[in-house]
Amino acid sequence: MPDFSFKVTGYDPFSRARTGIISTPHGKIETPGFIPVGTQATVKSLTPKELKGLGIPMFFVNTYHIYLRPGTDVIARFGGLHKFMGWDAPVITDSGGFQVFSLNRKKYVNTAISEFAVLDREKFTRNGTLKGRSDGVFPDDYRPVGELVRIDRDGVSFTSHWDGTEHRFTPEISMSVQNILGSDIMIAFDECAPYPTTREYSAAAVGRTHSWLTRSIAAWEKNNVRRKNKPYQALYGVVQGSTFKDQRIESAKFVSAAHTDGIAIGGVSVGESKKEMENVLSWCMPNLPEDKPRHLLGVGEIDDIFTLVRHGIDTFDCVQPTRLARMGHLFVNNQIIKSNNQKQKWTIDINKTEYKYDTKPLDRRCSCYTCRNFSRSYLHHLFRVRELLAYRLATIHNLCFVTRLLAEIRKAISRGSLGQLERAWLKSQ
RNA sequence: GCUGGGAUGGCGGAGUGGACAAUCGCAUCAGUCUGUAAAACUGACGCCCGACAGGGCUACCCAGGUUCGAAUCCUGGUCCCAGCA
Repeated sequence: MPDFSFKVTGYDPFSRARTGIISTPHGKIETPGFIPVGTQATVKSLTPKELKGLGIPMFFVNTYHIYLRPGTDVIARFGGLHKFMGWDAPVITDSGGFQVFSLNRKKYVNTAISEFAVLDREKFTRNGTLKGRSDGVFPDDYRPVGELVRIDRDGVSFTSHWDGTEHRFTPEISMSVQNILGSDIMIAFDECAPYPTTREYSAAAVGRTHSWLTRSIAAWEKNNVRRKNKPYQALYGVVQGSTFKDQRIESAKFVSAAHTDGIAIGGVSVGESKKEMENVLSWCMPNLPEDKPRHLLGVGEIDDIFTLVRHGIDTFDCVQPTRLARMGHLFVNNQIIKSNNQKQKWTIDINKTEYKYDTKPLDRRCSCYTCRNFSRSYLHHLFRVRELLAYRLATIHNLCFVTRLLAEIRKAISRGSLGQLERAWLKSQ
């Protein structure tokens, strides 16, 4: 049975970029490849058939979310996510490690009113964060509550964001849940530290991540023995270390030495600058083995894509294309728009009134279903009235856009013209 | 025609003597979004000056009036709605 393999098929002569093919029991992934996120066992708004039509090779499902809803007992009845979702191509599952970060944001409540009071609207955003206080300072009457995450040496306790029930994740639990999910690629349970953080905290998080990797591997090996006739599940270890060079290098070496099928880099795109993120890559990548695939967790803005490919990343996942699509921010080729802060953008906001009478397609050069059949005016209308089709057409377009960019990148690497392609796309200033 | 109710910012709709340039929702405008607590969130939203603090002007149907002070009370109009003729 074809287990899991990775073959490098070409190198860019001017950078660390490379092309390759990842083989899994459910199919192959050409690299560098973009992996869209389908947190709740669906890439929001699209069918598996549509995803395949867009050339999506694999998508990313979140173990934490599926564990909570619908629950592993449901997935077990289907023998795994593939059958449950009606998707027969590869699936990668996250470990729940990112929720250690994302669910850990502080919320506040006025204790003078009530322990669990509805948040004071004057002082709080609807998300429960304090208005105008990104520094975390809050008045005496207020104390942080609803921290949904408590981390200890052994694992992490979560309060469900759905119903407030308590749950515990450890490396063993994460592995066993992912085992039931039956993903082709699993991610070892890790801790994604917040940014900014102290050198000391980050070191502790790296320590936990490493010890959890060792435990993840042990659990994984046991599970693989038990699985017998079931498809092989690959495991990726996660490199952490925030923006500290020595910690990143140490972590890269540790994870590289571990017995895994691939390596993921985590703890980036959590608030640090793009320059810092590139630094992290430059510290990690030279310390990773050539023969294992490398995944970058949670990165994928257009300019980032070139950065990560140049540094030798093979796959990466990101919510950006699908989330922006649902917000009406649609990728447009060769149209460079600068926002107020002079940051380069590749999207137009179809909600803007300027598109009301725009009978042109979104992107004349795009051959996706959306661009072939609909005008900007129609898309503008669908978004303004919040019709469901808006999200579908937008997601189709944005995913098509990114997928096509990656195809161009693979071609450019094999031709040795990646640098030119990047310059053409990032003709900034 | 009589009786009762009502007219508030682009719209809906609070407020019923000072904390009101006026809660809130919608709409509008601007911004944010990177392993998705996200079909989300944040901010602005009468006019003018100001980077901010703040200041000035005009405002709650119209016209008078009471009051230190009126969107709020009184008088007279105009218009709208409901019931009865």
